[in-house]
Amino acid sequence: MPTPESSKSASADTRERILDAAELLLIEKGCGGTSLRAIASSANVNLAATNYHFGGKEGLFAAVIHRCARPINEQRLASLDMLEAQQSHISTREILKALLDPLASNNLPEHLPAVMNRVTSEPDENLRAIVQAEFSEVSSRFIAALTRAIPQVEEEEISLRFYFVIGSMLHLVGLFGPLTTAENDNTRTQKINALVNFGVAGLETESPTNIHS
Amino acid sequence: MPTPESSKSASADTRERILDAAELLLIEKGCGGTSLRAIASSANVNLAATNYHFGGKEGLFAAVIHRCARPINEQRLASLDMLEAQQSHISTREILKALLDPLASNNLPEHLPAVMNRVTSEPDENLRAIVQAEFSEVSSRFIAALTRAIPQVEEEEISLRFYFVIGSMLHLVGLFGPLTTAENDNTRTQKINALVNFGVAGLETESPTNIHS
DNA sequence: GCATAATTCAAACAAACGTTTGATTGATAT
DNA sequence: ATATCAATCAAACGTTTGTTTGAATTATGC
Repeated sequence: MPTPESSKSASADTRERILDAAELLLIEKGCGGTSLRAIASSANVNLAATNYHFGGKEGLFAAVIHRCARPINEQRLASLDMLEAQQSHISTREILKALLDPLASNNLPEHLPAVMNRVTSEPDENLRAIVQAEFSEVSSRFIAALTRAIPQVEEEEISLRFYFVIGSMLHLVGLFGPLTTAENDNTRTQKINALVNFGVAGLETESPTNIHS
Repeated sequence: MPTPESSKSASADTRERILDAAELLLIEKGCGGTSLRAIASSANVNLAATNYHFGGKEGLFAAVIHRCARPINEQRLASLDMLEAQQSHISTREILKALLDPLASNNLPEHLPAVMNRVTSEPDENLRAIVQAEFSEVSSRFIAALTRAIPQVEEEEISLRFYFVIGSMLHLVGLFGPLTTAENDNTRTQKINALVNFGVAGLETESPTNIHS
């Protein structure tokens, strides 16, 4: 029973052709709405190849998620590392830019935002667990940084507001089309900037202790 | 071919039993992940009843969406109507409370937030069109009110920030469990309040025209 | 009570699904 | 060249899917 899980040289492009096709179909039709037959047909590979290379449908989508989520989260953590190494106090804006600017970067897998948007709202618990695990380090690191940057707001409130920023981010990237053209690269950057502004203000606000009426 | 679409008296509770079961299963498993057999079995009705009463799977979920979305959107619009009738200038906070407070209300369908959360992230285009149509009046009315309340920010920017608030809202209600207990009613209210504070600050902030570095 | 329509029911339909099998081809190393 | 392993392939497996059918049951109007 040769289940490679990590092939070296021979026809490793079959794996990637499957991943590419699965990624596109995942964006359009969702995970449950995409059949292995549609993937195999779109990738011009045999139906059994998906099971051979990834062990099953779930393993395939897990691989898609990993391939998409890892580079952007590494870039986020690298940006935060750099900020924390260079300066003692980091602004809320700098932190949010480290979190969100990679979404407008063009040296990342291009459909990454759309994949994240789909996968974070999947009913399947296993897939949700995968994406949550993939995102947990980013989450805790950035919440810690924000807690230091905004000492006037308690940590629990910061966590909740960070959750709001993530929600806005996911909803925004759902607005991005699956294709990346040169012209809407500008509007992507503008929208990411708008989200940074929005998030900075929302994160830094002091909760009104007493509200009239 | 008697397809009622609007039954009067006789066993109208079959329709609602189907809707209740479909609603719960939709929350747990999503739309594509829920079979008509599971719904019929959970509702203790015959399999063919779902097709008889709703004409098909899509009609059934459309009915679920309508039943959930209409009351909360009517309450939102009613609150906004009342505000606009009573005072000439309405604050951002009042508008956001009209939009978001119904989510913590307990005289509304209890799984409403969870249903909205699932349905807004469905890949199926027809279902997305339904929920978008159901939400379009709320969207335009509230954006208009916010544009009046925050004249220092241009309308296009307001629309985008409103979109962020909706994203935060959807992500937040995904955090709410499907069950409504008395104890977490309080935390729901607190979280909705936190979202209102977050949204007010984010909406009202003035975009920095020049950012250092 | 009787005719008529509305509703429920068991059963079956074809289609699509994920997965498995066993043979076949390709490459690799001895 | 030959043995060995990796990879691809056509074909079939058994389930599950949404939908349809036609008879049986229930309610409704007169």
